[in-house]
Amino acid sequence: MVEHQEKDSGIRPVRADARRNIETILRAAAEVFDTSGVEAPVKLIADKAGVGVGTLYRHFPHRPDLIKAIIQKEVDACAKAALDFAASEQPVEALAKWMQRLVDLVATKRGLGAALHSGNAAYQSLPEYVFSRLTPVLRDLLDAAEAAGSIRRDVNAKELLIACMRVATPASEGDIVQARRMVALMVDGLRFTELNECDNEQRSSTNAIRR
Amino acid sequence: MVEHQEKDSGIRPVRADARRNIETILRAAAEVFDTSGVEAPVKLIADKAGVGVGTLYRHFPHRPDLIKAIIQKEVDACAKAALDFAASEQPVEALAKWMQRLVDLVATKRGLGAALHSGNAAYQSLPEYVFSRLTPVLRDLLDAAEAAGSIRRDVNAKELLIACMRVATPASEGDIVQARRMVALMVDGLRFTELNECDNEQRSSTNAIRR
DNA sequence: TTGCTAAACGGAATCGGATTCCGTATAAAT
DNA sequence: ATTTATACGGAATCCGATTCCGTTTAGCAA
Repeated sequence: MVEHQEKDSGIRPVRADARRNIETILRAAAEVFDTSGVEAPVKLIADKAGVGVGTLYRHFPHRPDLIKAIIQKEVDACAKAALDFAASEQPVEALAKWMQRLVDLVATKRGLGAALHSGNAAYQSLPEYVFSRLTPVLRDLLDAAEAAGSIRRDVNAKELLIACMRVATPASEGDIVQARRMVALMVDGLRFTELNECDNEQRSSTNAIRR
Repeated sequence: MVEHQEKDSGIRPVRADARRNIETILRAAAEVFDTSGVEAPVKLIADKAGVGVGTLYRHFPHRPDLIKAIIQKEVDACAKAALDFAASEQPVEALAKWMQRLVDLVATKRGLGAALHSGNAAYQSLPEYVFSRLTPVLRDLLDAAEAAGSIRRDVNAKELLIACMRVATPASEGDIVQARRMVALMVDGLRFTELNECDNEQRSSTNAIRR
């Protein structure tokens, strides 16, 4: 769905009006999501785009398809940011800064977090994409910090990623500042060792596993 | 709503059939929530209770009223558990253990977490109750650990509570073990100090505020 | 026991929003 | 200019939530 290019077989390309509508819908959806959250009625988006609901459903059969299309760019940008941090900072600092960048991503894109953790089967593809894109990035940052001896070696990247994205998900309550503090707290947890020596085991409250 | 006792004025007491129905509905709802999550259709609950939807709505006008009634006992039990830990453990250990107890609470009661963080205005009363009950408990545990010099002094209890409950909220993904590890990580974050000395400021990735 | 009445009951009716369906319109290939 | 696969719009349908109201009943008093 939403193929902008024809396959190299003899299939027709996407019609111009369709391509135009897809763009319009995406723009409208981004606006509506920002204003009313991801749970906003589909009709609202269709109306704002000046399009029938049928047209919207043709291009985005499931709501997550729409969200994913909007989020994709942001997620990619966040992934890229890791390279910059890694190049210009000490490993732990790069890690800490990227985690905050992650908070920005989740907190800014209203509903990304909610959609991500909804557990709804229809929303499968969204977490799949986000996690597959970001987990390796975090893994690399962790590896570097571990190699530098700055953090412990027993953390599962995806697990940490999920936890941080949850903490960062905005609610009626806490603003982004709270999310920042709590994510920073987790990074500090990575740096904590009983006697400030890494690689000791027998830790009272942890039993983490890598990968 | 759901007043089991008459007020001391001359108001009539709740009728026996009503009281009976309320009990039946609560039992049915608990079952359905466990089986199908908090978003299960109201009709399902009414049917299982052998009651019309009208009756259900009479006693529980909003879904959170139902959830709250079910959860309340569990939350209270969790709050009480803190006293036991505080009595029998070192402060940090009491803190760590209670946090894990909290994970149990959220992870076990399917949908408590989801309902808690939904942000839906209709669900207001639930987070209000949960946080008002648990925040002081956590605050006490933190105070004790701080007094013992085991953790830093700059953490906001409610903020930490929210973050942990979010991390512990079960999803399609991570099981309870992951939640445990991540919450333990946050506790470790509390114990972390740049050079393992508490009360130093100028920390790279934190800027917490108390209360 | 027998009314009497306020409270409670059940479920039909109503109200959205989501999703599907299909007759009409049109881009683009010939 | 003709053809036809695509795409379009929005009416129709579906489904769960919520309301409404005629009927039933618990509890009180005579």
